[in-house]
Amino acid sequence: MAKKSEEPTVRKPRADAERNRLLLMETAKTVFADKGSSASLEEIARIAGVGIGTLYRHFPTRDALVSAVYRNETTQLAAAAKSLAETHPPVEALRLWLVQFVDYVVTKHGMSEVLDSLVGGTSELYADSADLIIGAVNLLVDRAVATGEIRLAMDPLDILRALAGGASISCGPAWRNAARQLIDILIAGMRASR
Amino acid sequence: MAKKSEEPTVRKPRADAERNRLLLMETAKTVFADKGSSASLEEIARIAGVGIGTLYRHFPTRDALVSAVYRNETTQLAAAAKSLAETHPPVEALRLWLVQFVDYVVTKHGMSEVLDSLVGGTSELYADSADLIIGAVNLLVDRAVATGEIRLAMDPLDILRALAGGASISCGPAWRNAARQLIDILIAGMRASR
DNA sequence: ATAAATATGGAGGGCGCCTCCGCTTATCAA
DNA sequence: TTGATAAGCGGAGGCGCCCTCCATATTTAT
Repeated sequence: MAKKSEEPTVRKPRADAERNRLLLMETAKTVFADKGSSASLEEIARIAGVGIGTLYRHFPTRDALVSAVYRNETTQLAAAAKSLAETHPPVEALRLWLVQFVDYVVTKHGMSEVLDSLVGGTSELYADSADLIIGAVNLLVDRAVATGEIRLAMDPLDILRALAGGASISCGPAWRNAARQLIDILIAGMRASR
Repeated sequence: MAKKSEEPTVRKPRADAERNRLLLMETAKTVFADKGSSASLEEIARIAGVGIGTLYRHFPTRDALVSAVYRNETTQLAAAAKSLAETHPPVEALRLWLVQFVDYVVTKHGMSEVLDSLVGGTSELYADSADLIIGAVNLLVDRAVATGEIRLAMDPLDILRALAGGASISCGPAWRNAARQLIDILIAGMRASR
């Protein structure tokens, strides 16, 4: 589809553009942390000191901005899965990662919407972030299933949906604890043989 | 607080007002079903054929309208808990009710936001609806715990949060199935002794 | 029939979304 | 260095939604 074999007129990308892009992401990050990811885009542009048009040029949709802002977190989460898998027994690794997943969602306060879309999977923008998360959870679940310690007859993603969804309702640290309990019950339920 | 002993000037409530109230609720119900409970209030007023001012007179906040629209459903859900408790063994009754809970949330498509606020408990508007749901789930859980068949170290409401939250992310019939599996795992997890 | 209470509707001010396009600026080639 | 030109900038403008306010219309009670 993409005709890469076009004339490779390689003009160096403009420095000011890249500067603004970073500035906007940084500003958005703090504003989202304050007011959730439904904060006004015009306000973000205002605070960043750029025109609204510039914001839209760099991030054509709200999702594009949100996903860019939280890509770091997603990446870290995926990395954590790998490292936990290497240092803990399968089921424990899974449990710890789920806890960490919830912690991210709760503390980032605004990340839940990301995960909503991410895990809801409507937007193309989240495709790569989604892949990271999906890969992470699958890695851990597969490993635990392989040992025969647990069995799971559903898409692991749906467990994340429940965990993230709970956070988006009961936003705040309260969900942290509730989710931990929930995770324990889920693990126990997956352990139980029929 | 309420000084009921005021002059009981009992003027019959105006008929047109009550008519409009009902009309608005009915209209809102269908619009919410289509577009979720974040649909435009002006559109609802427009479709109902009344002025926007009239809508706001009857329902000062969006929540007031939403909660009025879904009060029926809430009531039915609470009634179902009672009847299931009378006709099924404790754990099975709980399971069936959770399934029904999810079905409501999914099919009403827009009810999830109600439950968000309801179970999130920020708004006073939802107080009585919330009480109904809380009462229902507590009834069923307490019964099952009393027989010693399950144990539960968390607020049952948090289970509903997870179930409803999942629906608000993965809105659609897909969640129906996922939630069923989730419920089975949860029940199994609650059954497992330590 | 008339007064008093009640309800109506929509204009208006505010805000956020997003597009469009004339102007500015950075890059590159000569 | 100096144009030429692609790339980027910004904000005005159109639209829709939120919510308030109040002059007008309708209903009830006397």
